[in-house]
Amino acid sequence: MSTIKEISRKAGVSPTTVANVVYGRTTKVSPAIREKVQAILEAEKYTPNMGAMMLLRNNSKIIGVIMFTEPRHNETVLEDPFSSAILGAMEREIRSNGYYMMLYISSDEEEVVRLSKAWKMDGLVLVWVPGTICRIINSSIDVPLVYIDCFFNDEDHVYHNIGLEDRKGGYEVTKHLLSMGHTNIVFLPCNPIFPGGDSERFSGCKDAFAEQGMVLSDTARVPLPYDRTKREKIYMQLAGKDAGYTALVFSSDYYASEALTYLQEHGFRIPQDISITGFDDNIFSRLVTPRLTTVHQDSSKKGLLAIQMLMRLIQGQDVEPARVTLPIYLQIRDSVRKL
Amino acid sequence: MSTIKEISRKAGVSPTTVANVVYGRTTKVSPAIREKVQAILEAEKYTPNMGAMMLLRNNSKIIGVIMFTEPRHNETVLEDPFSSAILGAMEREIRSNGYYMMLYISSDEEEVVRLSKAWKMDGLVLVWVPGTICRIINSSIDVPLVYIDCFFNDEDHVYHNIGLEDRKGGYEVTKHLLSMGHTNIVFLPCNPIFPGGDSERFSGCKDAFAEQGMVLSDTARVPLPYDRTKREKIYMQLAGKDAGYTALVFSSDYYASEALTYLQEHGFRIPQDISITGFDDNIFSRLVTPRLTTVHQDSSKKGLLAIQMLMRLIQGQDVEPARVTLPIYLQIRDSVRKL
DNA sequence: CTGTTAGCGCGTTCAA
DNA sequence: TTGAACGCGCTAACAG
Repeated sequence: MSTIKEISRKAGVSPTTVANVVYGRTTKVSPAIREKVQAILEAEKYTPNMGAMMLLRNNSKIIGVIMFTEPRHNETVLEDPFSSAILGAMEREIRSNGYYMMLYISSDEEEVVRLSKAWKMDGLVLVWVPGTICRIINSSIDVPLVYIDCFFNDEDHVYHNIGLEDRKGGYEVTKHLLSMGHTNIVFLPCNPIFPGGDSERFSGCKDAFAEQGMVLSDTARVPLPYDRTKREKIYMQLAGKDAGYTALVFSSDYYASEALTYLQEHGFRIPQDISITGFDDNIFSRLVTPRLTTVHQDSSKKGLLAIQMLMRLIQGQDVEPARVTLPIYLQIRDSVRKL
Repeated sequence: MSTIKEISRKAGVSPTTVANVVYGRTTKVSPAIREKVQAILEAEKYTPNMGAMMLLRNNSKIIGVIMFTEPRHNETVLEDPFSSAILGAMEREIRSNGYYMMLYISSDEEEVVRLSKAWKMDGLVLVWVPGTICRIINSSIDVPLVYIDCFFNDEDHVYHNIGLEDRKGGYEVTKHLLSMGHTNIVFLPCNPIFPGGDSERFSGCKDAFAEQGMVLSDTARVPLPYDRTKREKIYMQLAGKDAGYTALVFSSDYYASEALTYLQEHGFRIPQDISITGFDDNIFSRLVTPRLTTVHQDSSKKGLLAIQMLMRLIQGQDVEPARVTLPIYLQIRDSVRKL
């Protein structure tokens, strides 16, 4: 409510003097006046008008956080602890750096560009953006951008990304399955929310087969639909004897847990009848019985690193390397049976 | 980047004319010029500068979403699907109304007031704010406020709140436990994140006892600490024979699932050795084995209704009633044993 | 040490 | 139908 002008009137000094006090330019204001203005400032709870700041400085201290998702999927995307952990970590780090967080969940790149300009954003974090759209965004927005879990199909730009050893994740879990005697496995990605990462993970699965002189066919990749009842049909089908698979390899603990519970309710014993593996190592993997063998990743660290990298970029510091790949490790629990 | 002034220069017309085109005042601009300006507008991807708008209109179309939480708890608050469901629903509804969402997770009311003023917010949604702080916030902020799951200890203001039949929830679950023969129960709230609601729920538990001419003592209320290992000690202690309890009544599925899994890993059979109930009926309750008997609530609806109510308030419409109480129902599953 | 002023982008009012 | 001028809150450059 109270503006610099009002404060200056109440204190009987000029706006500049008030601004000097606010900005801590103690050398330019006599101590007596400083005290007096300070008191009024606090009494009136003076707060700068960010609109005026935006106009003046042509920036806003706003960090845009964009979750790129299919429109229909909006409701559930945040329910995966993976997203929430990233989000929580980012909010905290943004705030502690004195910035503000604007959250936008969508898959409309035009809108993202518009948003960043309208609000004079200082930087953006983009999660799960398809490669073709990364290119568009990178050439339309001229403030620092950091991506999380994105894959780029051009080298026209320097992309800053916080990623994961996805391929290694697929490799490790498959290698483990092979060592337990599973040669008939099927990979179930959460298509199409995370296309790049899922492809990498599947490539990792193939690597493990190749290492043993075997081949994992492309037919062993069954994307899961958004509709829950359709997914459940797929679980039943793939777990059934006719399909001939001995292990279901999921790309998230969320769906792995869902499948595990659903199959148990429909007469399957895990892992005796069918083995299941997850990906993420979040709370779901520890809650189900048997606990999931899964691939560990630290998702809140992704959010933290993304903001830290963004802050460095905003301050004009060099960031090396531009692409960070966080490590994974295999977390063996009880959902895989030795054949 | 491009301003009205630039566009007007490129089109060879005045800024006013461009503004008229943008604002759709077709009567004031000749069709030929309208076409021409429109084309340039689109080519340049003109976007209004929100800073200038804020200065001009003294508002910003920003809705502040404040999650009131203990500082240390920040990392985990979003991991409970309850928070994420609310958040996701709000983001979607805010956006579809043409507003912007600023997310702030903290428990510093001064900062909230400052934030709302600095950004000329059009309204705020506040989640889990203690009653004493609601009073401070309501008298310091003069834009519409909608609370979620808050309890107020004064009637100086009209508070708008989206709440839940918390007391009924406690009552229903306890009545069920009593009907199953459980008279030695203990209530475990997630102190202190949600003080008001947990008290209500505990009162509901007492109601059910009173109805049977019995008394539930205040000692049967054990708040859970934030530290996980400390919680686990409490689980073991309360589930042990010495404590004499036959059922653990949790105030969230999150902790109920944690306890259920932990106790199972340490030799307890659920529900044979000890019964467990949850609250929320979210995905956790369906994932654990046995599945949790719990109290159902629709948390994404809370977010949706909060924003819808806020929008009505912003548009100056009357909102009746000011406090909405969403219904609960008992969801009986397999975590309670008949004694 | 303190006061005055220009200008950031926008929409509106008034004059041409 | 169009243009010029104003003011929203703020800061920095300049004047006193």
